[in-house]
Amino acid sequence: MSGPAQPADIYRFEPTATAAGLATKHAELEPGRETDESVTIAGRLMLRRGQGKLAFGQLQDATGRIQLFVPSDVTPYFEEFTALNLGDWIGVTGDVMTTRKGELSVKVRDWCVLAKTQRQFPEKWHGIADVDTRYRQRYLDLVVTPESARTFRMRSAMISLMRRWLEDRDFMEVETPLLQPIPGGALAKPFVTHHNALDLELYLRIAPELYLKRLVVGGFERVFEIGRVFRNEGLSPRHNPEFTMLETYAAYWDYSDQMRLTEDLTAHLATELLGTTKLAYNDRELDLTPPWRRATLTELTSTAIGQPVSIDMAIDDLRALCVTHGVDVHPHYGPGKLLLELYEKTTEHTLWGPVFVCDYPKEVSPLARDHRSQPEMTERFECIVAGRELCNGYSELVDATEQLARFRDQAAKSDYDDEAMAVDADYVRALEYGLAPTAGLGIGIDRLLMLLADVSSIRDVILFPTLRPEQNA
RNA sequence: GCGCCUCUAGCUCAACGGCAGAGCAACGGACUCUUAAUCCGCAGGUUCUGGGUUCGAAUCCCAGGGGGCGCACCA
Repeated sequence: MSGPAQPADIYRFEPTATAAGLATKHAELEPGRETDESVTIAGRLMLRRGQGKLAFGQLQDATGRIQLFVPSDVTPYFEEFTALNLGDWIGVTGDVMTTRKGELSVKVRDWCVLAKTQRQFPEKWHGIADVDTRYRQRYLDLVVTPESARTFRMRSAMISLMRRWLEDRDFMEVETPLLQPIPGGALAKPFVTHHNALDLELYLRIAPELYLKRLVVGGFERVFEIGRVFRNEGLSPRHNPEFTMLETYAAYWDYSDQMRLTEDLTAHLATELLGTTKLAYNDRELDLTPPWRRATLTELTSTAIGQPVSIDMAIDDLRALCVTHGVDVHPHYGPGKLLLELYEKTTEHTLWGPVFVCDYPKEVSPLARDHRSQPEMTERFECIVAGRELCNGYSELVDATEQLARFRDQAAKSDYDDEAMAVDADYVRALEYGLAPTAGLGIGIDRLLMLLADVSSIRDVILFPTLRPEQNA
């Protein structure tokens, strides 16, 4: 039998070089030079140009592309080589050289077929324009859309950098339950599931918060978790039902310390990944250089609507203001909820940021500690960047009695608010054993990456976003 | 869940009430320095699905499906 080695016979292959590695090593090689450096390289054939008794190819591996130089008097099975389909995986061995025009190439002395594609590849120049195809067939998107592959490599690098940065500051990575009997730590609708052996309703976590603070009670003074959370809510360019959060908790800290952590960590990531903290997002300048602006929710809202508001103004006046600005007011809204709604309706989307919006009403912050000087408010912040929430943090509520009261307050709302929290008695018990002053932070990893990678849909930073199943796949 | 837009060859796109087409890919051929190579040839279709209007529908209308964006919910 004659021909190159075929996939059926190849179980293992050992490349000795990569496209990017060769490009770096031979950046100085002048046009028309041949070396005696023999390399073995593997990847997908993405372009092929026949030239009679000479052929050229572009091989794409995990690091980039390199040209293959294929003369019929050097390369065995020349006919078979020119019959390859775009998208086939091949392995080649040959000498590093440059063409007369100076293109770095590998002159193929031997080659084999590692995998044949049975489907035609998308158009080599335009790639895939249909985003539905890109999301459903991400494997194909990654091959033919360089920006997409770049974004997901950046995601991996970003998470790795985060881990290292936190570990360098004595934060310890932990894992807490995804299946929770009482979904807590955020105001959101959970996914429900069932455990057969225990005959128990369980919920996919909406946040790891309450478990992480239990660990601080346990003496793990600085912890973090990077993991998936699930919220049973609508999809949008900024929402996917499962997304990734970083949460950190540090004993002895207050919310100012967490704000500093947020800006320092983000600036570090931007510097490492992009080489700068001054980026462009959606064609608009975005300067992440610390320190970031700090302003209170109350003053930002007052500025936005052009008149002073506060949580202690007469509730009827606050209600009237909300109605004026188009907020859908419910009768059970207290002043805190009204103020928050007014802020979200009129102010949040106008903040390009980055800005730390500080001091949220107690009514809407059931896990945050009372503000040290402002009654009815808590020491809580959200960071707004490009008009949307990037993170949420606070000085943690450490008083068990107060926490139980806040939980009961929440539970009382469950009749009309399906996002209200349930009472978590064990969490209260944990607090009864004593929680040192502590501050916590949650950052949406996907949204952070959207900023750094300059993409406007969350589906561009999640490898396999949630989609309706195909009907006739 | 509601509103607007969209769906044509493997891919990227034309045709916009009058014979469904091009480029790339695929297939056959020419070419020993190409760069999205070029040239010649050939093949490729349930125009998302189902109804309707019309002499005639990819095109107009209705219903359904997929997707995008906006609103609402939220991070």
